[in-house]
Amino acid sequence: MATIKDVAKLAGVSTSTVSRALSRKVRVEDATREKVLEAVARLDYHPNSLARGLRDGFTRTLAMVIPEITNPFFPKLVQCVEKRADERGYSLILCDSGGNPAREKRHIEELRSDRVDGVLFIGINDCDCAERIALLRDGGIPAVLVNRSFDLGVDCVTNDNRRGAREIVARLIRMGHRRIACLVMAPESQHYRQRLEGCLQAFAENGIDGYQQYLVPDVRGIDDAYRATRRLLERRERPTAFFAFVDIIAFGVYSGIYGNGLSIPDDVSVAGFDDIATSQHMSPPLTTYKHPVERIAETAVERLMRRIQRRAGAEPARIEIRGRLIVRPSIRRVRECAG
Amino acid sequence: MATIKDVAKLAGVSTSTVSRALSRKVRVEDATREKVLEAVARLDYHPNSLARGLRDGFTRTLAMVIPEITNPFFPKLVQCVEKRADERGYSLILCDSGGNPAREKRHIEELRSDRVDGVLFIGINDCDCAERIALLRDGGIPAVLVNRSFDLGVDCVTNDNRRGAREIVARLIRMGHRRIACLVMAPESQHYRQRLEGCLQAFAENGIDGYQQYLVPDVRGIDDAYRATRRLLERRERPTAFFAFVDIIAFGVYSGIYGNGLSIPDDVSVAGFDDIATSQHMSPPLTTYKHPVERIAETAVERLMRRIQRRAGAEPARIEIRGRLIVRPSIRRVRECAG
DNA sequence: ATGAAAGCGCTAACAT
DNA sequence: ATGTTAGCGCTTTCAT
Repeated sequence: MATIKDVAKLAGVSTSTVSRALSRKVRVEDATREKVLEAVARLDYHPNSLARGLRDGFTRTLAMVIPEITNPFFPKLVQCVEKRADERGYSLILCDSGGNPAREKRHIEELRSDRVDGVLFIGINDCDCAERIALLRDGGIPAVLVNRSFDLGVDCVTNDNRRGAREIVARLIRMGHRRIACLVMAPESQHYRQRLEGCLQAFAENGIDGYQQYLVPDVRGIDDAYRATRRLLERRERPTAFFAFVDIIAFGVYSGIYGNGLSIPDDVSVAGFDDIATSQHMSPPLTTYKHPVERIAETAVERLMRRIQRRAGAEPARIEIRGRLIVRPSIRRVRECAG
Repeated sequence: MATIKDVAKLAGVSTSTVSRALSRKVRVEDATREKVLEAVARLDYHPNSLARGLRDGFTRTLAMVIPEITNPFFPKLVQCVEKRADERGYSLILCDSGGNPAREKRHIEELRSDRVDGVLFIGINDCDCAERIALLRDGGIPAVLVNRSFDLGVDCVTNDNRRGAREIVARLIRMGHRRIACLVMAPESQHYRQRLEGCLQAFAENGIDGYQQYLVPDVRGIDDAYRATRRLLERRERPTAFFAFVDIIAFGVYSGIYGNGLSIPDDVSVAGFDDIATSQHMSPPLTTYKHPVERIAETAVERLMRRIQRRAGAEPARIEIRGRLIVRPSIRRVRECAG
């Protein structure tokens, strides 16, 4: 591995000149730069970013801490973040907590040694967020909280859960649905609480009541969703529509409906939330509310970079990015007789 | 940020003693270690891994270059690799090529500056592999080729595509299927070529011919699969079974079959390959051949670590890890009349 | 415009 | 067992 000294020697200049010629921030004689560049090429020189980082305090590395890359919601987000980071010359360290809060904590502590310039944090549990962010602050590492919005002294970038859920439910109501089953997931999470609020708002605005009996509060996985769906469909007055609080959960709803010998959307309508990659390829394609991961990634990286460069207003921003309703064939107007 | 000097001063010892007390490789008086540890705690000291890396030549960072994290095959693999790396005290830099060979190349070149200790490489195109691996070798970076097996002077870790495809097709044949549609994906890729070979072997061993007319060679996406399926089902002698060369493609097959008003598995059987997370939750759950990503990840990381530590036999290993058939309700014995 | 030299934080000889 | 010192490769004053 050639070092800057080798380049300097071959080019017949000092190491500082090589450094300057390469950094292009300082004026260097054209002829000198030529010589340096030629030596660089000849020696196949690649600057050592560790040495650079040690010297100037920037590693040009970001870390992203996520609950589980196997949750189909995250791959796109990670991809977009990596792309945005890369565009700015940054590498991305991926810290997958594997759903384990203890590992999440360890990851954060290890990041203090890794000297990353900043961290994009998506926690497993809301209740641990404050501690994790505090840990990063103690380490002097700028952080952005993604997909959650708390008053923790850091920038937050999330989506519009309330509005989205409200739009979904309002749309179903407008199609004549009255018995709408809401599969809520984890009620202790801000995300799902906000989505629930959106649902309730839609019900209230449209004067629908009795929705409580179709509200399942703790649907944590696809199998839960399957069972809940089967159970709901066995009722005398079965729901005519299902709103799964995340698209993944809709898988279980689909199985449950098909398992009961019913069809989508003729017998039952189904909607999800997030618009993960597979949703458009389900049979039938799933109506959902797009979680704007591209813009969330872009915004989060942009905010983080500002913090790293110590500009950005003092007060942390809490940014909410709008998604949009995506109507696909999984929902239809309720049949009169079924009303 | 406290440095080792601060710790040394507070503990009343030299920096080397601090270093030794922390590295636990060298004997240090218990009392001394105590003092050091206390100072570390008091100052909330976290060693600077850049400085360490610059000094001893190991960054304790691996990189993984993958075609696209949004391809549902990769998240589990990435997760497993990250976990194995983490267990060894290594961080993982994720380089997502976004399906773009030019970006893949740039990533690899940038890794030469990042001074990662090793790279797990999964290329977009087989034909670029040799060049990418050569680039890493020039940079003196140990590499392992994952999911592909070429004679490139590096360890390769893959699965058993031939055997898997053969088992799938043999199983379908044993269930009475004769007209089996094989959706081949990209024929220029080793992966799919091997799977194709497995199919042909199964057909040959069982004396089935005429399979060529049900072989679609270039099904690159879910939409392709949908169209191919619709087309095949419109034939007079339509296939009784579909073998999608990757599970993702089975999404398109399912839509195509349902779009034709047929049912799975009563009218048509469907099998995939890989066993991605969603396969078990499709309606009906998909029969497939498990791609052993956990063991591939484990093996690949283990081989890479050996290379990093400069042990491991001189000749590069080409390891093939066996998967296994996973039978789910998407296939059934062909009905007599349909035979 | 270029060179000399210091130093980022750490570890590993080398000395004691 | 512990301290002293050099140096990893780079950038950045400070001179010239």
